Amino acid sequence: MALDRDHALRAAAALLTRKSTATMDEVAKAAGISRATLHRQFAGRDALVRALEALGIAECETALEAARLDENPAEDAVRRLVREVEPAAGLLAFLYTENQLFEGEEQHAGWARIDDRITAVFRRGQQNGEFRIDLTPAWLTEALFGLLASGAWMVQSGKGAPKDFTRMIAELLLGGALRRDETQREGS
Amino acid sequence: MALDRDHALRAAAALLTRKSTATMDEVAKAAGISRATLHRQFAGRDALVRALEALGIAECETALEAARLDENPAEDAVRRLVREVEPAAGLLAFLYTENQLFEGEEQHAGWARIDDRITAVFRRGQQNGEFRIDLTPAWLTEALFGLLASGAWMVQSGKGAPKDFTRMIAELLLGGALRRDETQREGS
DNA sequence: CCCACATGAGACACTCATGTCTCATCGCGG
DNA sequence: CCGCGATGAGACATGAGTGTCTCATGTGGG
Repeated sequence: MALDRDHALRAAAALLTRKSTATMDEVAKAAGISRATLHRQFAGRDALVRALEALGIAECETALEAARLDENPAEDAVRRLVREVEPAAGLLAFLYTENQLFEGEEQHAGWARIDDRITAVFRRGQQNGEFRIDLTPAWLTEALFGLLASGAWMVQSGKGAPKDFTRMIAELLLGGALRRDETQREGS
Repeated sequence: MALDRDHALRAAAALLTRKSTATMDEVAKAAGISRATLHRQFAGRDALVRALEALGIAECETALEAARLDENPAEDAVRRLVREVEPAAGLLAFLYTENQLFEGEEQHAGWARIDDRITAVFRRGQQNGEFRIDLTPAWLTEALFGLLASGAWMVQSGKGAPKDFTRMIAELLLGGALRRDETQREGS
């Protein structure tokens, strides 16, 4: 049963990532179950989205662990983070825009914790002297999520290749568009 | 009448920017007119969104003109572009996510033209030697829109100050998070 | 073999936004 | 002063999505 629930959750994630307005009918069909069963596993659309949010948070935290954010240099930590979080980017993009709708309600505490951990890497990088100090850690964190969403959409619309995903995001976030005269790290 | 329509359009833009799911009732109330009148000006919600799209495209093109994208250096052109497009960022963020929903339908041709012009700047910057060549112009363009949306949301949620908006986006897009040893341009 | 339980299919009521309509009112020009 | 046009208010039908319910089926364990 728990397995069925997880299966339905994954299917919902995959579908809603592509079509954020999909109905419960469509989600059920995508999961290969009936709408009734879907309703037995998730009280309603709202509960489903909440569950997806929890899934997204969990995957984010897994990625945070795998990225070993506390190891130096911070630059490499950020690269690892982008790489590890890539599989969840589509789901995150969905949740990211979904969150724009939660007007009054405060967001899930999990996001705050994730935000804090990512913000901390950027702050450490600044204190290290690795990162410039005129871009706030909060903005860098927000920009990371924005770029993840942009990248996910770009891949989805076929305007970009999935294999470039990680590099494009990490390189832009860290290095920017301007060419660096000093020879920096090349490619992967 | 045309003035009324424009007034309603602006009000709708302002509201939908904040709450993308606002109903026709709410839009009408925000514009200070009745739902009936709103319907007389825009055949339906769809027509309203289309009109907003046209408005967004128009504002984008105005910004493109004001940014004088064809002047060198490309770096400054991009900075001007970010500055000029800033007032429209909220509307663009709305349209950006709205476009994710248009599954089958091809997008407005205006976007393609705007995309082309922005892409061209990045390409020119690469040929100039100003920009690195391992980030595709298409990705840089997409990233610009993504960062604009992130910035707009950040300002809206109060997590960032509006006055930093332009700098944060332009600096990240162009320079990235890494510190540059060589002394570059400072501040504005 | 039989029963319990999960499932699928579908009916049903309800909510909500939309689109259309009518009608009274108001303002402005002839 | 009269009438026209635009507007606001509201009723109404419609459609979509949701949530709840019932019932038949089928499958697996006792």
